[in-house]
Amino acid sequence: MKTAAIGERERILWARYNALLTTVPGMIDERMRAATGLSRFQFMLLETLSNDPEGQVQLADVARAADSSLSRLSHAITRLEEAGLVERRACESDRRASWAVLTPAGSKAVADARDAHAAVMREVLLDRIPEDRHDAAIAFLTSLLPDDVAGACERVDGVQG
Amino acid sequence: MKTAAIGERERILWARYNALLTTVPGMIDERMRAATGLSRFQFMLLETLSNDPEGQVQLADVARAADSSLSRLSHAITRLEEAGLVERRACESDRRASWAVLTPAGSKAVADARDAHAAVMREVLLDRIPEDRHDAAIAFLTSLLPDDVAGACERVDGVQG
DNA sequence: TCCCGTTACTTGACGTTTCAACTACAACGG
DNA sequence: CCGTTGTAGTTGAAACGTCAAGTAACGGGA
Repeated sequence: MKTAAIGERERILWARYNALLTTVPGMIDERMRAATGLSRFQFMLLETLSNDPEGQVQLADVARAADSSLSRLSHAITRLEEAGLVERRACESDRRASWAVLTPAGSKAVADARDAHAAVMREVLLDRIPEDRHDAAIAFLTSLLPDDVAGACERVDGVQG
Repeated sequence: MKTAAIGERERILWARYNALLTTVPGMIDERMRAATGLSRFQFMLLETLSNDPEGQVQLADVARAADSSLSRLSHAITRLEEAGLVERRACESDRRASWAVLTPAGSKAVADARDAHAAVMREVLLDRIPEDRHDAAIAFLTSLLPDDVAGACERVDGVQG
């Protein structure tokens, strides 16, 4: 166990990382909510539904896509249902499963939110990194991900860290 | 408003950033809790108290140091009090204020947690970045912070982004 | 066919964070 | 000294996530 003491530079590095992890998610959520009424998580769910060619996705698949527990998803879908943006629909072929489907209001909500979402992406990330460093940034961020997550990412979009 | 469409590379960059922000904080918390029984936030609070030369800090100052709302802090301190790690103490000079002080059990808890905390720091961050890139990483992370936070960080530890 | 392990959820309780009040004190200007 | 404004802190309810438990159905193998 090479337990070298942690130096000043390392302390600062950690402090910056910590600051990033504690402030940025809240900031993104705040901005999204202000502009669209949807949290980052809710937007992700609605996007998953609206991106599907079938227009209906099994809850378990949504959960995997959003890297969320099934329980969390179930609660979240319930709330989106109460908000009138999503409906549950029974699945004939496998009666354990159920589909989630966007309502018309839900479709409109995602469509309306897309621009705001893109603006947030630019504000908090893309505009802060010069374009010629984007590849380096991808590599750096990937190296910080838990190994299994990094692997999953790369499989999904066919890019090596 | 240069609203260039968002390309494939930018989508991937965002996805990685998103993955980082959604998975890493939970992972750190999990590891910390398993090793020490304290969340990252609780550890930060106890550390703030234990680092103070006076040994007692005003709640509002702790809140600022931890970048937390006063309400969140108040609840958190209440729980730490119930756990016997912290005590509130009245402030004579300004009777709106109150101090938080570590109990002996609290001091022991932070002391015991420090090694585990350092190990987590290494595992999730330091060991993943070659030493000669630490400066670059600091600069990169700083560029992603909200401007006011970045400013505050740099003022605190006297390092330019 | 019956059981057994797995998968797909749902639900309720609980802990934490946030939000909106509210109390209390301080500091300042007139 | 009074009113106003700002700061310090508490509190209770609501929102959200997690955890543990439960239900129901699928998919084998004996």
